[in-house]
Amino acid sequence: MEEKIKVHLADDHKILIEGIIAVINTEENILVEGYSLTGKEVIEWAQNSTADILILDINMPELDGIEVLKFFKKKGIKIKTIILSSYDDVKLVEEMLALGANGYISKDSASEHIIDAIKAVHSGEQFFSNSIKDELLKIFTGKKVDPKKRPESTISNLLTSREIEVLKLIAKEHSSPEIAEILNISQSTVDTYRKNLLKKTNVKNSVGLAMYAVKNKIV
Amino acid sequence: MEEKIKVHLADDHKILIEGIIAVINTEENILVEGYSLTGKEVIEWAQNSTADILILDINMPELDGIEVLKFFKKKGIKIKTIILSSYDDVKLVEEMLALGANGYISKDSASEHIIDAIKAVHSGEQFFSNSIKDELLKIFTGKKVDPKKRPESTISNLLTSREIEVLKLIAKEHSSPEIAEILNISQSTVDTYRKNLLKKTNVKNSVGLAMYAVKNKIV
DNA sequence: ATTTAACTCCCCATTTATGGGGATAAGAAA
DNA sequence: TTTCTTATCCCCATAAATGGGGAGTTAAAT
Repeated sequence: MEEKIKVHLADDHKILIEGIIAVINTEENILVEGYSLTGKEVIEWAQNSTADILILDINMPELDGIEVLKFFKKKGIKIKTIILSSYDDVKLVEEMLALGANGYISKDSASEHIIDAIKAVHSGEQFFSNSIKDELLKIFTGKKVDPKKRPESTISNLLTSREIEVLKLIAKEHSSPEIAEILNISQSTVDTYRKNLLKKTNVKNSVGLAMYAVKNKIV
Repeated sequence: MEEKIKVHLADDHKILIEGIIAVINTEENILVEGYSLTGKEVIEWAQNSTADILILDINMPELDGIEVLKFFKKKGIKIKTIILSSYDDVKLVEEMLALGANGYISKDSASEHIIDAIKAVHSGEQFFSNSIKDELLKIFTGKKVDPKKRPESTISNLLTSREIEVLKLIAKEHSSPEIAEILNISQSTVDTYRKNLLKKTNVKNSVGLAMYAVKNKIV
């Protein structure tokens, strides 16, 4: 009998976590080794992990999945990661892959797909939800593009990652002093980001920034 | 041996559905009779249902939980309903209760709370997440209210028509001086409306007001 | 007839946000 | 190597928003 695949879960909704555990427990060869409810917990856990696979929600308060992946990349931590997302956003998929994610499944998909994804990623493959594949198809059939050189003006192209972080916090009703504290930078810096955001997005004020964030599904 | 409690689930995330099913299946006396992935499906299902309890997500695309409850109320459909929500919003709870919901649990809570909630609601009680209770406590200790005559809090009930006008303009990125000119009133008056809006909607700042306007489809 | 709600306006003070300028260090790109 | 981007910080000043208080008029409701 071979070793079980050890999986770690990260999502801020405990119900979802326990649900996934229940689903995975129906599978002989997979074991949920533990879970994290915040991005910070994931990072702490990752320092000393022996798990094979991390299933990571992108929407978590404060430190979200993107930040977690960035941290992994920066620190050279190599954990096979499957992204668990609420919506099918191709741009997000691209960003995740660039950050080293190995799979991307939508919360809309059936739960057995999680099992499939875990097995696929564990054996070295990549895995994507059908819904994501459809989205990709739409794009690559609609406009035949050369995937090699596709610059375009996506949000993540217009705004830097730090700017997006600040934007998220603005949209969550945080003031500049608060944002400075959360991100551990000075207020001046936050103000600079606000200025840049206003210029780049071409809106009038913080409300405009929040609306921009909503439109572009940043929040 | 008594009858099992029949439960129907409604959430647009299939993984969460299957997770909850897995959790509920550990309980002898409760049976998941079926599930719906959209608001429309819930309404169709409700016309001809024999289930005891509906667990309803508020965040669903197109027809959300609120609309579903409104439909029930209008048509006189009586199904014991437990709201499943991503965040703890007291105003939302009030609205839900006014619309006839019997319980409100947060997705952050542990999964066994679902079982508790189902049992409580089935036996005629109401059920709330601890996190929600805390939120409620905060408010009801601040202002002592008579629960008997607490009129339902819909937006058009909570906010006056003038306040809604101002709110719309705020959400359209207008500043107070601009709003004053548009509405032909003094800036002081606009400021007063801002204060009242902040109090009534219980948000922190203009961004919060804009988000509130989005959520309540005022813009 | 009296209370209540809505709309209007003002004073005060403090905190935030906006808008202009400039600056430095690290790292990537050319 | 030099240039450009990103992220970080600072100065200055003004405009806007927030938070507390009070107060008048009108119209509807009790």
